[in-house]
Amino acid sequence: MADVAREVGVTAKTVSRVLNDDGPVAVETRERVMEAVRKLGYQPNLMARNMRVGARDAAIGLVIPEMGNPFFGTVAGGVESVVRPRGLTLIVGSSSETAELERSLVATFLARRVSGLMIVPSAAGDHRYLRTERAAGLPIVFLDRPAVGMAADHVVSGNREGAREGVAHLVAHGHRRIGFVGDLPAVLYTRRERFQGYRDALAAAGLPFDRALVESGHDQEAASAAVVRLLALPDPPTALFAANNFASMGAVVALARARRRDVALVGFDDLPLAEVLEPPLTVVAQDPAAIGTAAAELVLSRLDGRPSRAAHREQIPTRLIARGSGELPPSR
Amino acid sequence: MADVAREVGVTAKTVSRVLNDDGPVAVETRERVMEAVRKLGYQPNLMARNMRVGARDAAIGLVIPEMGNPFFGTVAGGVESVVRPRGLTLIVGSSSETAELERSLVATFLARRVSGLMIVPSAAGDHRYLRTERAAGLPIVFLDRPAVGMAADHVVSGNREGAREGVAHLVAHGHRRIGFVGDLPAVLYTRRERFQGYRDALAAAGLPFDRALVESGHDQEAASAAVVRLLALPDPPTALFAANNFASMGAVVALARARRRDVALVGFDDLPLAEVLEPPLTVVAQDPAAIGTAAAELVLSRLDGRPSRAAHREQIPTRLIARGSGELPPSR
DNA sequence: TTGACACATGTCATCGTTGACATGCGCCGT
DNA sequence: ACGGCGCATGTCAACGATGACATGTGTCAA
Repeated sequence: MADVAREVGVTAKTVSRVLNDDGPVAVETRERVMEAVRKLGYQPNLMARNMRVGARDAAIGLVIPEMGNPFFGTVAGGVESVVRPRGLTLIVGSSSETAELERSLVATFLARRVSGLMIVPSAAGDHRYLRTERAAGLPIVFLDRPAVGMAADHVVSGNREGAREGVAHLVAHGHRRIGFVGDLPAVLYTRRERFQGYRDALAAAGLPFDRALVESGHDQEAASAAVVRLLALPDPPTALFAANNFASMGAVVALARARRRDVALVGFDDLPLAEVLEPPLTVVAQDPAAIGTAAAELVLSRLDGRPSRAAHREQIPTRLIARGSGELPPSR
Repeated sequence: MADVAREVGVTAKTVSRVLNDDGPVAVETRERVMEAVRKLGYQPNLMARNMRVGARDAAIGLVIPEMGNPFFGTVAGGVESVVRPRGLTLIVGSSSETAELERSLVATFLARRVSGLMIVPSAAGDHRYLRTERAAGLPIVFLDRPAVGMAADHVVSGNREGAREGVAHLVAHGHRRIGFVGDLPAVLYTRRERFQGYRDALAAAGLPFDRALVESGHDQEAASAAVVRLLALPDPPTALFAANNFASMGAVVALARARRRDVALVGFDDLPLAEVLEPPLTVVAQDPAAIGTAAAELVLSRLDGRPSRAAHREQIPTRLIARGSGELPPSR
């Protein structure tokens, strides 16, 4: 900036005035400044500016478990579509689903003085350490899963309701033994909720819950293996509910390999080529982009000063898409 | 920081020394400072620090066309896996494949004084405006496609070679009329290269090039429609080469809807459920994570001062994965 | 003619942090 | 006993920008 000022023969302050449309500047001076700016390729230093005006960094920190997973990618896209038009930059990091990485990412973001924090919390974490920041007015919103140990804004899918609807759909088509394939049980919020929805649907239909019909696996291969185990049971399920996209893919693969076209399947979360599978896959679709946009809007509204002590919870509804695999009748 | 200093009864400088392990500090003082830091929940202000030390922001700016596309999501994941261990933060923005957004994103990143710039360039852009920055020593690497109007480092897939291999595979299985379904022709680098590879393979086999067998569409639906047009030709192709993931999905869907299991298909870029499609999809797989990591490592090596005037080009090889759809014999 | 006022620009201090250099004190060797 | 050295800490300025306030000039009404 000093260079530009020297070039034009004015003070840095005047250049600043021109660039910020702040205070009166002679038309001719303005033009000469603009020209010098172009000539020297000057770009104001955002870091310095932010520091001076005491503002937080015009950025939003987003923590997701993995970038490669299209679900979270789409969530991130939703976030970006909302924050960018507001002039905010998106800073992203992936936690690999570990509490340590998540925490270190958050620390980095806080040190950068981001204007808002959006977190897809890792299973094992505890977010009490963020209380101070939240109390200090920093907008913090959790996505896909609520915070642990702290009441905070969060945006989640209608996991329990969606799972209930999906399983009820299978029940409505005559199934009485329905297998559940989900992520590892432990602590994952979405898995818990969807499992509850599964039990809700069974209970509503007066069907018994059979622990033997519940299998787990974290990735696609593990889910496949889980399905193989279920099908090998003495009294195997006639239908399966896959509680997430990897479980769905694993189930689809396992059934295809076993050439079992008679087992009904409903997956949680939609897949790209669902309609051309054999049979076409029935799913309970989430709306990841909507989760992102809703969460981002929540952050913005907090930024615009709607502090509100109370934690706001937003639930994005799911949508059952019947395509064939969920409408198969029981094979026995 | 001043607060911490006051709490302990020392100067800010001493606190700074403790936190940066810089210069000698009495053990006792160090401990008292650390305790005050904990007590007050103090976090050093990175913006101020960076400004003072005149360093660039410890961040890498990444521009991708869309976050929702798993290809670019995986690329971003690859980038992050390399830059994070180096203490660099990843700043991401999506250009929606438009030159304007791309440029405005780059401007934002430059104003933030990022340490490096990684760009998946939009089709219509011209990157001459980045010459100054590059000359000034800012590491700039282009991913998936080279820069336009400027020689710069870039990491791309072996598009032409991969496409040639894929099409040659179809030729080897007896096909003589092979349709090409790609993105809109215009200017997109990857489309051009893959198209060249297609022509290379035809030429190598002594097959004629027939313009009627080339169709385009930007998204999945358009690609589907393109395939429908190809199949409706008086002398239709017996095999198809789909030049990107959307084209592949569109082709798969179109063939499935038309119940045409006799048309051979090779897609460029792998798809999640490729193996369970009917028939299983043969693809020329790219390695998006490798593109990301290679590009990130290039940036880091430039950061470590391997300036080198010359632009470095890195090509990530593709891999043909035969699964069935590409090995179908011609139906006539 | 004078003073009030609008306008164009300048001066200075400051944001939070850290480099460069200064200070004060105790200890050691000669 | 004294110079010199090392340690612990302090002082000051500066990074690049802008807010608060000051200055200087021209215009116009009284």
